[in-house]
Amino acid sequence: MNRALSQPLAPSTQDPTANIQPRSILHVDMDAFFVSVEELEDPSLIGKPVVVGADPEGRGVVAAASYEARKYGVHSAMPIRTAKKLCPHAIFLRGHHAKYGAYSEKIYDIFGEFTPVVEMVSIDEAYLDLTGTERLHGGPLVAADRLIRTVKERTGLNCSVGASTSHLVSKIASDQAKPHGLLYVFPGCEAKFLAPLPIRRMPGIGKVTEPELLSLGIATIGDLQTYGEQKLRERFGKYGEWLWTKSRGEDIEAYQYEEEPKSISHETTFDVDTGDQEEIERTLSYLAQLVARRLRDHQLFARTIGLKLRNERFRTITRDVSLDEPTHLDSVIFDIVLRLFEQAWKREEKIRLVGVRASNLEHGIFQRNLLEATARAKFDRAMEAADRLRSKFGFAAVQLARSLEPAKPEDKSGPAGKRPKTPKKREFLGRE
DNA sequence: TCTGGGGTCCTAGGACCC
DNA sequence: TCTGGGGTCCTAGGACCC
Repeated sequence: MNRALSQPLAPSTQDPTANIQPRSILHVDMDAFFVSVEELEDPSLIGKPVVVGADPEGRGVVAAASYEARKYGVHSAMPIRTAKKLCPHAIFLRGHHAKYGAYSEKIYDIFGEFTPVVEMVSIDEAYLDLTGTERLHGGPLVAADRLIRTVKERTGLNCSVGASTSHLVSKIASDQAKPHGLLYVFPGCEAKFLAPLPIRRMPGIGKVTEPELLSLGIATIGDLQTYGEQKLRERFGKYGEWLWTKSRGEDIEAYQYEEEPKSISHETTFDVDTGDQEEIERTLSYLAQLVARRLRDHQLFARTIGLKLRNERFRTITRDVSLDEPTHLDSVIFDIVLRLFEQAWKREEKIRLVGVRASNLEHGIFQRNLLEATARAKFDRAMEAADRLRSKFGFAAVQLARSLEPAKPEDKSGPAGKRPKTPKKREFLGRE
């Protein structure tokens, strides 16, 4: 069985400073972030059940729910139709991602006033390393308290903070502190703090691993601690070592520097499962263009291009192919995914989702010969021009011919095929 | 309950090379 | 010739996170 190890495995003992001074790590998590921003913009929402997410009649999920809505069992990642059933009188909003991003930047700036070592792990969540700032801020409790007040004063938003010697313990502590709370775990008390908590509270244990651990009689993090390193490793391999280390709150993690993306992907779920080849190919063309555009924005080239398909039974397959020459071109990416699609698609099955992915990303341009280089340079200039037009007039302004929907005979609005038609736009992206 | 979209990381098998 | 062992790359799938 595969499991993600989202954190490095390095044991604490390898850090030479580990025993000199305990680190002081804060985890700051905004309370019901998307909903709170909406409430700032429209105070009439305060105190009401509010759900931010996809169209409540459609196939999306909940991105965020107000505490009022949570009382009805609504939570993020839940199918939005289920939320509608549980709480029909809730106010359903599509959300404004750009606005959330702007608030996120404000918060990030505030964090930066407390320490230069800030690691934003998502739009509404960050780790702050306060080690060595005691003279400036006092102890972690004092600093955390001031942080919460400052964020509230300057943005109107509430947050919760966990403080301890490790990332994981602080993360769990901030979760325990919610909403609008502060929880400090004293150095040396990490394992004792974690012991009574159910295993599911540990980030990295999900809906698959939880039942597996339960079947072994492991229900709390304390059970993990007593189960033993050897047995965990035998049963779970590398992941078992990770569980063992984390269960005692012993992790020492390096600051994760801002990195380049390792992959870039776009995918979309059709409103209705489809077997319409034209529609699927048009969508693939559109997604290929989105991916290519972002590669160029990052000045990256992809060595591997992938296709993702999900059928009506929710079965997902992926197909990858690696190239001799890395690319960032719409047409090359589209040709590849089209070929992969034709090979992979069984015509009798309807498609629920298609996706296009670029991975194995590189910087350089690799050219085989001068002729190709000249052709490439020409093409690059054309793509740059296209990207400029798109920035100015929107993505739909410049499209590969394949993603243009043929005009219907009764369509008198313009020349055939000239109206760019992109797949139904989903306004919403991501969740808290 | 009928399940989004954008990511990261891990595992495992097979090809291929020395 | 009936068969090793290590390393790397590629592909597919899946767990998990927000």
